[in-house]
Amino acid sequence: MWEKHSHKKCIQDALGHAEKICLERKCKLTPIRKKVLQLIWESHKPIKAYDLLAQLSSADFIEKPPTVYRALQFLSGNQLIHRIESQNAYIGCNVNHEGLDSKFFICDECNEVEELTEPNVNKTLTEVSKKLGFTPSLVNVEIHGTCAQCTQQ
Amino acid sequence: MWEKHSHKKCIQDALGHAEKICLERKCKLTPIRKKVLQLIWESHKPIKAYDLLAQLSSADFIEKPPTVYRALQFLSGNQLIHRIESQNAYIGCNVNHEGLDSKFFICDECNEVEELTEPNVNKTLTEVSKKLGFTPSLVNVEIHGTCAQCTQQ
DNA sequence: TATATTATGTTATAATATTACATATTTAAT
DNA sequence: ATTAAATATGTAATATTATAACATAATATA
Repeated sequence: MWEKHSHKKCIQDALGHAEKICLERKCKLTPIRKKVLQLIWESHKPIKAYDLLAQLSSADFIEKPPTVYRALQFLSGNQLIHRIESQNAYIGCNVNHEGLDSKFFICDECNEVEELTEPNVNKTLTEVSKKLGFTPSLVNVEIHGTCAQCTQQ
Repeated sequence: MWEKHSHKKCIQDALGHAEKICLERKCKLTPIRKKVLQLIWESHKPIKAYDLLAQLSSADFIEKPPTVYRALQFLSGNQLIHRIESQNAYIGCNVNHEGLDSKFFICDECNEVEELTEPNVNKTLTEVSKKLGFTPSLVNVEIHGTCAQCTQQ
């Protein structure tokens, strides 16, 4: 996977995309925010706030919790990352979100996470919501299991 | 809602159901576990571990974190409660689970949570999983928004 | 330039959860 | 019934995750 995937390019793309988004939205991808986003993408798996903190501190940034949590808040507010709730961890987002819904396939063997857009799930959930008279503002789907790679092994 | 709903009965039903399940599964609903389950149902909304702790301690039980977390582990392991991941909180389960999937509609106004079984969502997610070669072991869906009641107001 | 807004620095502490080990209780085997 | 094994609970300590509160700095706007 690593040959095909070109992880360096993937990080660069993500950072570039983030710059573009922030320009559009007139918000600022400051050095700290950018560094945090970069570290998250370098991890390529869900990474914890305090691990980010440790990596920041060994990279000449100030290493206090609020620093990281503020960056995480900014980034997730702009859907540049997501919080994997079942892991208290954060992962980069490479999906073009139409709504505020996220769906993750989380492999409990290798810890890789794949984010998906799946219109049918949205459609069904929207229908159910309507039936309930419920107005959704945010949908989070976390599916744990074993990925294709790990199943074969 | 409270007149129609008969909350006392709802708690009793839940505890009775738990007793039955534990008999079937040959596991034990010990006094602590039962008390924790009862407190969770009395809350009727997601309740936090340390709030349970506080309530236990004012009810002649030993009030140390492991006590509560062990009970929570037992109860959620038997799907008698669920953890609402986005809130670090726990809620009673009144759904007859066929699989290991849960779906919650969480009202951010009144904090009521409704758990649903919705075969179509499962079906779609199963299809997507198959396409990915992913073998799911656990599915958690958390939908935040505003419930019917709160929308009207 | 003055003012308001946004972002960061810093200390302290709150909230959530687990480890590790001791003791007690229950179950199963002899 | 007695011992051994398995399960459940008691307890202290600590790890992990996150926020509050207030000061300062940088940036945008009037």
